[in-house]
Amino acid sequence: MSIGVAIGKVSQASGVKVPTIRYYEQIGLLPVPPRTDGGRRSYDRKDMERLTFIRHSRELGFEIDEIKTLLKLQDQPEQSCERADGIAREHLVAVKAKIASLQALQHELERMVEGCSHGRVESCRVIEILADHGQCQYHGEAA
Amino acid sequence: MSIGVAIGKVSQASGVKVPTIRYYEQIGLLPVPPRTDGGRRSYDRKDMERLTFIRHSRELGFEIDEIKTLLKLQDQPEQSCERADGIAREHLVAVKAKIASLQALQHELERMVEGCSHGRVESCRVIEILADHGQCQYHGEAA
DNA sequence: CTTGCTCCTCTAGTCACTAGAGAATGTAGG
DNA sequence: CCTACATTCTCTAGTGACTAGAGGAGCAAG
Repeated sequence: MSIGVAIGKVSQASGVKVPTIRYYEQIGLLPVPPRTDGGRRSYDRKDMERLTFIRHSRELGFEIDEIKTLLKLQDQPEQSCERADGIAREHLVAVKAKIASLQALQHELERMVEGCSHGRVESCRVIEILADHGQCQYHGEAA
Repeated sequence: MSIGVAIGKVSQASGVKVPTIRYYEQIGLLPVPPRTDGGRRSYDRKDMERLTFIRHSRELGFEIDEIKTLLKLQDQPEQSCERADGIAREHLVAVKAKIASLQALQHELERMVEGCSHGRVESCRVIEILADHGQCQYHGEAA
């Protein structure tokens, strides 16, 4: 039985800011926690994991709605294998697409940085490529 | 002396939507253009180039403030391009980290989907993978 | 001269936060 | 036990980078 953890501690541990945690509660991404006698939110280890997961997923470019689905997938692994499979498959497709897009972006950025001879803006490859769309190989969308 | 181009044409040519062009003018990213007798914005070739530059930079994940810096650099070709190079380099680092993390997620999703197809209701480790700091290489902020 | 397109300004909405005000609660020192 | 200070509470409003819609005016073709 763990004693409840205050929002500040959870914030520090998860890397999610305090107001953001309250915001997540508000939009239903995080379960409503019990309160202390004084009316303060009291979290447990599971909430902490959930928050770290959320933060990480956000950093990877997932939208809140996608994270909700992903969390549901975690919450009911025994329910319907088919359904879980479908959700996982969908996300797999999205993740693969995201990786492909980011790799294209990576190559383009590498091309820019490598081509830059560190001289003057006049002959800077970075500026040049940005200005001329024809020189660019990147046409996807980034997360 | 070129005859002014209407906002719709510039939009089509640059791939930036009409309201977005007006928005860019509002925030000072695009110079205020002259108007026709009827009060319509009239652009020239330079504006078009600038817009293409902006769109391209946005697609590559640069923020408006960064684009402002890049545009200022472009306007002074004599200067060193160190700053432009730095901005691009920073992005490259962030993008690489993101790809690594997404690949970890991809493997985990693949593992889940495979487990399902074999009839096993495997416990989902998506959260474990994404929530555990130790397993993750990505600690930067999203582009 | 009317039809229909483009353009104008303006306000408000989106997403995912972030900042600040003003009040209450919790805690460590004296 | 009292004070000082940190933390938390709720609430409203602001941010970035757009996007959508209302209501009206300009313009080119038939």
